Amino acid sequence: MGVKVKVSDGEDAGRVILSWLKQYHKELAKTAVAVKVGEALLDLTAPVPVGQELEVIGGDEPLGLEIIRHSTSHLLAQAVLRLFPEAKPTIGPAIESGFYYDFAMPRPFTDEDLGAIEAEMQKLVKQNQPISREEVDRAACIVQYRELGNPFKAEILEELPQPTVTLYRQGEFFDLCRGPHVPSTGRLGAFKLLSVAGAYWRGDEKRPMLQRIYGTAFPTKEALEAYLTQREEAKRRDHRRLGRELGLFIISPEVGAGLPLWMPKGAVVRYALETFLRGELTRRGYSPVYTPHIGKLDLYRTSGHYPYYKDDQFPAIQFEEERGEEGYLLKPMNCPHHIQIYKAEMHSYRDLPLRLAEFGTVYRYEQSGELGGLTRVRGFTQDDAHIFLTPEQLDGEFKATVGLILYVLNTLELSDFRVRVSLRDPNSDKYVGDPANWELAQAAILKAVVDLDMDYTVAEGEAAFYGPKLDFLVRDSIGREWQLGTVQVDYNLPQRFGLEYIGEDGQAHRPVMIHRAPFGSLERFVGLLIEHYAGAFPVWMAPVQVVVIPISERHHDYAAQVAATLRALPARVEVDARSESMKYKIREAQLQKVPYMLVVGDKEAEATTVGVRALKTGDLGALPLAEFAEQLKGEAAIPGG
RNA sequence: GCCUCCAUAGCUCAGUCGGUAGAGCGCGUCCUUGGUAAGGACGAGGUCACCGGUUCAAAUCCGGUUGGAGGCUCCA
Repeated sequence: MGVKVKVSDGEDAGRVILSWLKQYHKELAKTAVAVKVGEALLDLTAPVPVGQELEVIGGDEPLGLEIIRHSTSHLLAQAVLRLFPEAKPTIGPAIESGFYYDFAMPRPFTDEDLGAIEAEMQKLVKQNQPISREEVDRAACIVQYRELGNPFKAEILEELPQPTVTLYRQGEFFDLCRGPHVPSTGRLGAFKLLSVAGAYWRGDEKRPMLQRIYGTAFPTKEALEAYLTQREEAKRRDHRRLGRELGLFIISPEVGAGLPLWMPKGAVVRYALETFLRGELTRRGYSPVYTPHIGKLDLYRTSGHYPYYKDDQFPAIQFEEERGEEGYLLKPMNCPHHIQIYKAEMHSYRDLPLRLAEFGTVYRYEQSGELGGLTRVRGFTQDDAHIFLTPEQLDGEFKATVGLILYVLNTLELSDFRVRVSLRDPNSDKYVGDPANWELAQAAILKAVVDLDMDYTVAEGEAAFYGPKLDFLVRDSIGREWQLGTVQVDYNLPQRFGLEYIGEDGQAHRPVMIHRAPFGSLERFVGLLIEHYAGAFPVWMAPVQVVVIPISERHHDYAAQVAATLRALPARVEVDARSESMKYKIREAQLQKVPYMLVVGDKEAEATTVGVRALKTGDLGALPLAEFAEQLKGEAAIPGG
């Protein structure tokens, strides 16, 4: 919230806000970037609204920061046009971490260009050019942009409803913009251009590719520096880096892009998560099943996966000629297999809900440019389940499923997530099924989030092709958002596969399905957990829970004895018996994020104690071995187990 | 898939103007046997991602392939 000041009646009429501020609120004038009057945002170059209350927006608050960034994107465009007169500016908004500007260019920008552009921007800052706003006729503006050979701006203008639009002008540069902007280029300066990228006009890969320049800006140099430093630090907890350093997983080009291999230590983390979830599923009445990795093409024609995913899956396995058989498909989803299990038996309403769960591995051929680390892969394992239920049970079961996901996220201390209700885009034809069923399913989800009092956003067009869903999204270390858990309501697949149950009335009825995955994919989930914990997993998930460090060779026997005692708990224990100094071994264990280091020397061997050093708190002194074992047993236990 | 950048030892990276390779870590051997974040010495290890081209000569220049990083509406 900005500071509120009142403009007195009378003599101030006709002045500009900035000069008024300079006279009456000198300090505010220095940091102000715009003002708010009621709901309207005004430039500092606008006339003083006499008799009204002004809220002065500073560069240090979110709205002001956005304005600074937006103005910096204009500055970028001005500099680019000076250096590259052939560039056609298109759009240049402020974004969460800075800003970008897209240009149509005969040739792409290179990293070298960025330096020159940045220097030009600084020059413009020094010149302190005033930024002014003017209203122009929309139709005339369209003509003007067409004459300049810029169809992009013209296209934007054509879609605007109002008869007049606003232009912002600084020196020779002008840009169609709703504003507001800082009053002059001298107010900018703490910025940095970060990268160039191709970007399709309006995100549509069928339209021309533009050249995008990303940058960021802050009100002060200090804030900019702090941001850049923090960005570097975040990179250090990148799961791809930690995955290698901690020996958790690799992606081998020999095996294939997007096909991760779990190394022994990474497998321990995954195994612990699976064990945790299996316990929870048993408690909640799920039935484990196993199904194969492939299925007949026809199965996926019936489900609709095959046509829907045609470009996003590995090619079908075809050998009609040799064997006279129809093709098979690597499964992109587990539901058709689980549906066959349901269909294998006649079900009474008394059997429902039937909850079939499987850690099911699926394969999707993601575009090569989308792949990255564990967060976007081509083969991954879902902690999947399909719940078959009567329509009356939907409400309660949906909420129970959301409850499971919240429990899982809470146990793993993941609190920084957001919830999205993903609905169908009514104008798209990529969805299957009867609109009436969609309405039912969407209503069920919206009722649940309201009943559960959850904060959520609605995203039209994000639904699965067979039904709407509730998604849980988290951010990675560089701020990208990823979908983890999901709960989906589906009236369509039961229909496509002709599923039935016998109701109380003795008649056949159609069940509803819930698809759900609390982790989503084990690969992505572990990837984000690595970043969440910066590699320092809680004891129950840690690949190595304890390293025993004998001080010298004569303590090796006692170290082995300590290890054997702890392994019997059970616990994952290693003895570092290398001929290295104790300091060296401690350093290594710290870097490997091992929760406990047990230093054992003469004193410990004598008294059957261990010198405990904890990863986060350092040296804790000696503890009787039995006592440490008892404590470790508690911390190593699978939650809920 | 498309745009930019990148690929040198297991890992992180030097390598000038084209003249067939270097460091640190890690690994092996030996010395050292230590009290809470790197003890020392020696040694092994590279078809400079792959394929082709230019050149007397290519890690270096050019083209292609594979793989990696960032990005591809957070709307004027």
